[in-house]
Amino acid sequence: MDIDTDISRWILEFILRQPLDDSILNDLINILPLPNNNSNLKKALLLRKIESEISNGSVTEKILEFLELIEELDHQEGIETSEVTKAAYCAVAVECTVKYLNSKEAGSDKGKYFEAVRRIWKRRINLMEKMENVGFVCEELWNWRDEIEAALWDDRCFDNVIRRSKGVFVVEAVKVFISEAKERIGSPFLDVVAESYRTDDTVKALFGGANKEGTCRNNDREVRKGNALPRQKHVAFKHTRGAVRISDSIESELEASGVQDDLLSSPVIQLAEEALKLSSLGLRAMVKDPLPDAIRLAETLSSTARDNMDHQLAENNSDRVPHPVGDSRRTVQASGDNREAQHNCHHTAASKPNLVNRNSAAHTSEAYALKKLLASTRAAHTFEWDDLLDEFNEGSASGVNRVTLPSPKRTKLSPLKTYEFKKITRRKPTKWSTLEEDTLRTGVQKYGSGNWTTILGAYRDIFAVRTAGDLKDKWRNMIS
DNA sequence: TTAGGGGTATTT
DNA sequence: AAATACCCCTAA
Repeated sequence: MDIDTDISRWILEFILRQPLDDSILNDLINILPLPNNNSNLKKALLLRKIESEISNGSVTEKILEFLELIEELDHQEGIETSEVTKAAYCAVAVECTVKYLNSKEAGSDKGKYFEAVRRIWKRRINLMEKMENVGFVCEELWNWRDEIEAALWDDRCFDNVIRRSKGVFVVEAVKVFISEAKERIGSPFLDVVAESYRTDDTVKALFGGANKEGTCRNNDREVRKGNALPRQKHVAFKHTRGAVRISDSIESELEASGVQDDLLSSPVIQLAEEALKLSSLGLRAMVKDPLPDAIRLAETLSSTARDNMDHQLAENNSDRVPHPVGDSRRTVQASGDNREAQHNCHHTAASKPNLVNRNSAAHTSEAYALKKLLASTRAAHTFEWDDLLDEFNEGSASGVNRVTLPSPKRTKLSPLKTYEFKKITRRKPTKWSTLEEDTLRTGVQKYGSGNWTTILGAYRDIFAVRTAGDLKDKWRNMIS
């Protein structure tokens, strides 16, 4: 089964909004080819997953990750993180931590609480803080973090956290976020088309009129269905993939049918052709041609890279550089090069793309920087879909009856590209605090130099952002 | 996992 | 320019 990715996208857009069972949805997602260049579709999928998570009235830590992914996509498109989004993220983070306090009476689960604080606030959120200007950063979040961490040893703060958390309506917050996000994504293509068909009298008259005047002998219902806009779009796209402009493709299809006129010249064909031509105009009005956008984006991308270079030469630039994933994906596709991007995702167990790749490093040439941006774009990009789907699959119980189709061959990424990707994900240097240094000293004293993993484990909360290698390197510095 | 070599950005 | 700090890679 070879479904055009555009068609697939419309189907996905549609089914993601249906109240389908997760396992059914899952099967469909596994069957349909995924267009890897559609940010809104990814968001829709993420939203659907969040909805599914909260469907039983509680929240999970997965939602944090989904929110981060959505925020990342938004950010790439220059959409600022809304207050509603921040509030939802904060509420979920709080709830996921505090639920261990509420679960049973009076501190019976303090161990789990401690774990959660470490996992969510000391790692996830601290890491987020390190990445420059992640959209969730806000006063409220920091206030909560302070209180939640203080609650670990201070009973008064402990009570305070419990009291305050009662005022957090997490599911509501998430629901508000979802509806806002859906609003932002806008209607699915099919809805737009259907709506326009329903409300635009001219469009309707065209199709309806054509049918009635025509010598069609099929029953009316059948014909009207056949003439509906989406079907025509399908025709228009059937043989055109990649960078072909929508309007061009429609025209060429029409031309192609025109050429065959003598071969297939019946009144029905002529009528259909007429309708197609007219609907082409309607579609042009409705659907934005992606090519001008792609060109513009390609330009901004290279100028971004240039500006970035200049900035970094001029000053220690710590601004969040617009990550081009969302943008350059179109560039990538426009050059007909998206298959590789779609399939090279098994290369590194590197940290999650949503929180990495936000740092830029100064380099020696603009071309090099641009190349790296693109390389990271692909890598991060492919990660996302796989990430999303893996999560979805593992989250649903449909593993058994899942329809398995031969998966497309994955193209190996060249070592050169892997290298580029690895380089760009370099962590942002974080200065060692005196507490960390002191802890390292005690650790070495206690466990001996060389037992870095042991030391790291013993003071995991203090070395929250360090690796065993960092400890080793730091010790090397300290004793030199 | 660790040690050691190496790279890059920042500080002196 | 040299020294330092931090991070990354890889052989063993």
